[in-house]
Amino acid sequence: MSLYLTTPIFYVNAQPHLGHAYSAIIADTVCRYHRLAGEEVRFQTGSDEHGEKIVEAAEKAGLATKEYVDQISNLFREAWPGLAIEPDNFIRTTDPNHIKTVQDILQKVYDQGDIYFSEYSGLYCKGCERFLTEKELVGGNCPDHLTPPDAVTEQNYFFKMSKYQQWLIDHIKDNPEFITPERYKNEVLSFLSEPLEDLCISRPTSRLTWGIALPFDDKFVTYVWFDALINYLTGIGYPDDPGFAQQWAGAEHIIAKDILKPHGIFWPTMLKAMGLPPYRKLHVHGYWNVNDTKMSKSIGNVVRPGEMVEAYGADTVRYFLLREMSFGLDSSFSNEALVARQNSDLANDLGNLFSRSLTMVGKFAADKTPQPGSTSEKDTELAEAAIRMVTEFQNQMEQYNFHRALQAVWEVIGRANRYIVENAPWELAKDPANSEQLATVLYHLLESLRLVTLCIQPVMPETAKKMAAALGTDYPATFADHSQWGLLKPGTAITKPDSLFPRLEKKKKGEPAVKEQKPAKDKKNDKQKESANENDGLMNFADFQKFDLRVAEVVTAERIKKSDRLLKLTVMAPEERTIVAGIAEHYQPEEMVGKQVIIVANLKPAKLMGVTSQGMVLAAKDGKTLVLSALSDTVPAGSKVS
RNA sequence: GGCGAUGUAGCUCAGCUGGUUAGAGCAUACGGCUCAUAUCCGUAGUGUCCGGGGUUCAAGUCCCUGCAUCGCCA
Repeated sequence: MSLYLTTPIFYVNAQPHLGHAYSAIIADTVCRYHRLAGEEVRFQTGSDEHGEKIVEAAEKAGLATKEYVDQISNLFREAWPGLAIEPDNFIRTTDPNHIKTVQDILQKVYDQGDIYFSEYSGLYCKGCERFLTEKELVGGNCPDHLTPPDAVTEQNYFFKMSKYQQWLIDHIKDNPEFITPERYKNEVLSFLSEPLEDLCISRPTSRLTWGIALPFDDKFVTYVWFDALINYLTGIGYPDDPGFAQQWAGAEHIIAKDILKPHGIFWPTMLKAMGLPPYRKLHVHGYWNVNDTKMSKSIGNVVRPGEMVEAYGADTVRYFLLREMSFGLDSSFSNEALVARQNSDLANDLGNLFSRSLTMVGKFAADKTPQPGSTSEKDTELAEAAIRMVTEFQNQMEQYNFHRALQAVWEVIGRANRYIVENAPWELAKDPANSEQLATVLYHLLESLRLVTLCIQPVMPETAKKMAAALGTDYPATFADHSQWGLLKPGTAITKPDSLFPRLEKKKKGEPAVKEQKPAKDKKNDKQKESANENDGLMNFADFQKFDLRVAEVVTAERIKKSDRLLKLTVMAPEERTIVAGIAEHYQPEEMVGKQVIIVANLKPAKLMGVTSQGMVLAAKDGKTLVLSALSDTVPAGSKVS
């Protein structure tokens, strides 16, 4: 079995971001995994460089189009090594051989009658680079770009996509794993349940010249998707390379959900028309949000791969992205979440386990892999768990369940930590009579770590390298050669390296490692992180801004049982909140309803008498008198107070 | 509007074809150890399994319905 795995070729109208990096990291990890499994693997990525939007972006940047695409393409190419992403080929759609292949294919499909010339009139949106239907419009505008489309009548070339619709439906149904995860297969099938329109595959040169000329009509260039998808073929030498057919048989694509339609529908029908078999599988992943907000340039919260690498290093980023997202679903990125993973999973669990194990080998076994003796039940348990881990890891990786695969590894890491406490090697070391048992325990730890190294290798290649070197064993090359128990040779020198992963301090004064530019509306929260360092009793304005004071309207109020001081209030501010207020001695529940009060809305929720309070009501107190804050007039619930 | 998905502990999620007291990690509290990166181990929890009906001896798990969120399509 061989695998030919691709990322999308990235559109060079913008710089690389987290989403691109995720696609590429998955592809790289899967490739490394399959190499470990002993398969032949080819990994391709690249850049997509034609189309109207590129021309616009170049103009905006004040560069010649070619110059512009060269630059951005390079940004992509250069982003990957830092993340330990090592493609075998980086293809560009402006490569001469790609252009030639696209033209050959067009000619062939044209000659066989699957491309025809026709007139089309419709509403064209430049931003979308496509025609919109009447129903799509919102108030006469494109729903995405909010600009009115142009009424255009054009003659164009069309690809007879509809001709292959039924074939595609059958193929998807006959091959349940063709598009995964299932939700995306269903999406494609649901789209195919309606009649397909033929695909317009040309753009008149009067409008666009930055594209591949149609070989049979030089007044047109090729529509960017028809051009771009073919990269998957040109990248492995279609049509002349003798190895092509064999490589293509193992073709699998990784994409993000936004380009499902071109890959799930255009591409298989195109391949069919060319007389080629469809790709083997399409793996569709979700989006990374940033702090639960959609990542977008206009919001300004785009996460750049380069910054992440600089802040955390390739292995941590790779681990985080694979561990945190379940493949196919959306997930949220935040520096807090990443630091939490780094500290708990990488530093405390794996890093510390590795460190304490090697230190003990140093202290109690003179830095050499000890010779194990007879084993107890506990020893066998650990060994069996480690062996099982390797199988489980493989099962989950095969299904693109990266987070579960890693979970399986961390289960063994946890078990090993427990094993240490249960056996207390430092106690065994006190009595020479226990030396055999001590050696056995240490050996079992080292072996477990070796198997952990094997599994994490595809995900964290740099860490695996360090660990293998420290254990005095080979960098794992295949599962077949490394997944048995007991491969470490007694007597081998062990060399403890520096910490694998440092603990990261969240509350350090320095800037957060990767700057998160939050949407403007969230600025207030952002500033919470700045600490009021100098304590001169005065706060600056920025500190004051941390308070989210709002007007809240009380909707319901009731006494909290067993407390004579607390009232449980439901307020609108403007969303519904529960607030527990210590005012029961001064106000009756009935008289609270309908009152407007001022609350602190961003107080950490706290449980009072079993009720979670999401805020605090402001009141003035003088001795035994307590008076609620109030406004001199009525305002809408939720109004800001400042 | 049509189709589909999702809604489980403070947070992120597991819970396959219905079957014993609903789980894991993180966070929290308390206790223990000292080999270790102030790490690790143990203990303690809290859940109207979105709401409402129904099928069943038995439902988080099946059916109907409502609500919320999201996706695709129109």
